[in-house]
Amino acid sequence: MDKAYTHKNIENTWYAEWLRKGYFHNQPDNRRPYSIVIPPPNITGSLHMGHALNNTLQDIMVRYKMMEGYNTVWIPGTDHAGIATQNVVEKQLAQEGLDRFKIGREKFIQRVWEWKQQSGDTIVNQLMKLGVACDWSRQRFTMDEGLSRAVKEVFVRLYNEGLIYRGEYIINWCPRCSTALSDLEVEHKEESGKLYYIVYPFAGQTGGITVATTRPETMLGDMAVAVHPDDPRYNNVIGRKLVIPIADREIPVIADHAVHSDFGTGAVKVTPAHDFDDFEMSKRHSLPSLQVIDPAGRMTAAAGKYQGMDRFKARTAILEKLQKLGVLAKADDYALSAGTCYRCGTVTEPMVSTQWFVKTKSLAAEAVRAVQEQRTRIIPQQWEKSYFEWMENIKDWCISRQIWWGHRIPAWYCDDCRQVTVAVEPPHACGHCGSVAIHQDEDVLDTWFSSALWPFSTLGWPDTTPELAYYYPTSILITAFDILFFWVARMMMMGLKFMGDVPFRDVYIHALVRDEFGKKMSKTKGNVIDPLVIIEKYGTDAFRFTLASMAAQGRDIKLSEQRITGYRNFINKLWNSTRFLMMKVTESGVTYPPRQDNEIPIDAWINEKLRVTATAVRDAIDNYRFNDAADVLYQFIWHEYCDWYLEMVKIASAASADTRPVANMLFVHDTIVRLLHPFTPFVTEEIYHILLGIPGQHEGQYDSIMRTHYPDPAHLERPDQKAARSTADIDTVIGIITKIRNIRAECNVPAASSVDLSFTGDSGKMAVTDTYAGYIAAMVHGKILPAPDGGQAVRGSAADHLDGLTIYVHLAGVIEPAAEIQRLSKEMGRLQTDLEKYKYKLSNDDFLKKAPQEVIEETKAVNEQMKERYEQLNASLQRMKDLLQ
RNA sequence: AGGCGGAUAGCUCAGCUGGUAGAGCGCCACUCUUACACGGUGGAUGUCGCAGGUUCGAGCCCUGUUCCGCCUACCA
Repeated sequence: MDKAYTHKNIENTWYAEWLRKGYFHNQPDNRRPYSIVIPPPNITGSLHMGHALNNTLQDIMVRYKMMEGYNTVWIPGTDHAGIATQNVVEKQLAQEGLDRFKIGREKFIQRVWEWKQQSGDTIVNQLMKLGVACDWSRQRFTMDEGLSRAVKEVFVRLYNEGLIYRGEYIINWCPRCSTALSDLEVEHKEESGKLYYIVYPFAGQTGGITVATTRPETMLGDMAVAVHPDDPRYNNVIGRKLVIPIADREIPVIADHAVHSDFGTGAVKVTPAHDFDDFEMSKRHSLPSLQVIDPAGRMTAAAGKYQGMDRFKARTAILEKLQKLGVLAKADDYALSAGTCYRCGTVTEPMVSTQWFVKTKSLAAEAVRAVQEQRTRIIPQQWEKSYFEWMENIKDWCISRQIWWGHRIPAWYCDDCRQVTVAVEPPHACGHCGSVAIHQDEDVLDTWFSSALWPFSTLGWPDTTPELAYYYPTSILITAFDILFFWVARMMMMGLKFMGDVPFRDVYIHALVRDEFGKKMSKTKGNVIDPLVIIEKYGTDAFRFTLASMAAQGRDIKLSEQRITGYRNFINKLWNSTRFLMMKVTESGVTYPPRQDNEIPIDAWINEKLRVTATAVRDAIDNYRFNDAADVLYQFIWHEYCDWYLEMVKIASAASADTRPVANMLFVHDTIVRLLHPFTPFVTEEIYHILLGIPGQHEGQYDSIMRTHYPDPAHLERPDQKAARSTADIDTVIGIITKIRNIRAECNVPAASSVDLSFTGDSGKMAVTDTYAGYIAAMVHGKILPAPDGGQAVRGSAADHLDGLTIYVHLAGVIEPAAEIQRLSKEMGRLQTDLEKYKYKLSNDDFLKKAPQEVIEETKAVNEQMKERYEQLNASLQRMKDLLQ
């Protein structure tokens, strides 16, 4: 074994081996199922920290459940990311001087598939570096045949039920991607703009109304000016006509309750074609709408002389004109939130157009009920509120996209009767009039439409497969909150609708990974930490353990490399403890199976700590408290197993030929490695195989650690009375050793020099110092002398106290007493402040009257202990002072 | 505007149902003791954002308040 753990070769080798052996593959059988579908990363992506965390947590769950005996399946895959992918390929075309219209739809789709073959699996390969136990034989892609069939099937069924409809409404439009977007695909960004006050004169009369707007360029499409019906300023002008200053067109003044009298001038221009509120208002007042901005973001013919001008340039031009006309009253600085395309960042344009929508109300109601009834649990629960809020205010979902890459809408229009035919299989003729002059809708569906089916489409739906029957509903969905609405909510709606049951029992929402300063990682900021670089440098296991240890519920993760280094060291510690173990095993000839044995006190002690740890780890994982699980393991392995147990085994095995401690150490080590496996799969597999080199009967002769059982505290030996006594004794010994080391260090005793020790105290404690004299002497570099006569304090010694025991460290001649005086004074000072708190508490009548009896008893007991200790320290202090005389 | 979360040791964070404030990293001192210097031993450090309140007792419960982050929203 190498002196330091090196991850490099080990990781790739084992992952290949796992794949070769098919360990990640399962099929329905009579075991309990545990299933997860991966949140499909999109094919244009590459692995980032979010993926790393997300998949690490899923992998921990899958490996844990696998070792618990569940039939686990983790279905991986990718989504086709319609807009993003189309953008990538369009950029490629542009470099060749082409565009998609030049090569046509068919060729274009072909190009996208070609690109997908080359680059689409990048992220899949990167995921493998994380060690994920995905069943790659079940890998799916949202555009593959089966999933496409599911999409069509769902579309047709929803259409037939009237839950999908087509209509002319105002939607969000991205002029750059030239497609409609759903509400969710628009990100609102704070932008500093201006609020312009423009005077609209009355037609044929003097005077006018001043309106406030942030978008003067839309005024060419104004159809009215609205005021609040109860606004006294405008009472008498309702119904009168105004003239749009630069358009020479008359529009009415209307009254509508949606107008906020206290904003701007209390009068608002109404542009139905380019504003959501105005669109709604126009419906209420039967106003027509006039489109003045085209799909490319340029002014239309309706904009008169501004035709063809970019919408933002038109704004400037129109403002100049208004100024000249003297109707621009003023312009205030104003912070507005501009909608931008989540894929390309372009400011979106509200547009009236004909699109397909999903009627969401009834679907959402079901999805809400499922969570209310806890058929699906959202963890941490605080996210329920966001979920409910969004679901209860949900609007119809615009699902058509004016792009080519995606699932083409299965709707055909008849050139003769104008009716639409919706069908899974392409029809030969119009379903209404039988005409063969039909053509398919040009648009494709929102990518999230297919993602929403993921939990059942990946299991074979619409066919009734054994997988679907066995693995659905899936056990848990693990994801970040940023796609709670995009994805989780929609999967809930679709799962309930088409499977009649929730898509998952639990939803675990984890944190976002930020940089060490808490900023969101982004390429433009340059603060991105690349997971692959980290893996290369520190190893997957250290990286995964770091992520797990930082994955506290409800908090973002600020990742720093320092933290990763710390856990890299931890992996190395584990590695070296294995080296030590193997040395001892070879030396002693201990063989498998490892024997848990409580006969020897140090063994009883570590076994008990192990039992507590295993219990805590399981409990933590069961409750998705990954950081707790990681911390408990870290603490146990480093600070109990390595710091104390291994050190004591050294002493025990040096003193006697008894091999039982080594056998027990093997047992503990074997258990630790399995406890750790879900977190750090590679190093634990490697160690498992090293342990396989020890002769004897191994558990089932398995060839992978993931085929062994996860340690179950119920199967670990519970301490009997004797073992419990041993455990307590070792705790005492550790206390004694710590006190002595403290004195040594504080009094500057050179590490190389041995000190003389002696003890006085009650018979129980004296027996402990006697029994464990070997451990104490060795671990403090000291020599134990017989107890001083008559329990007299030893002259020239530093002393400390532990329960009924006084510990003397003979320092006469070794150091000067001043240091010891300082140490004692410091300790006494600390005690003093605590004692005062207790004194106050115990002199408080209310406390004595109202606090529970056991709390009072405990307080009194602790107070007594502290007082006694204080007295003892004081006595030691006096002795030291005498020494100075 | 509404909602959610955060504010605890120099840094990053734990602290479940209220009962003497914890970890990791960093820092200081000593130490290359035969698994590990990616190591060992010891140590220092907190008016638990602020102000009130409830309580015998509050980091934890209640009210208010200040910053910070995020989400949702049709005040043009």
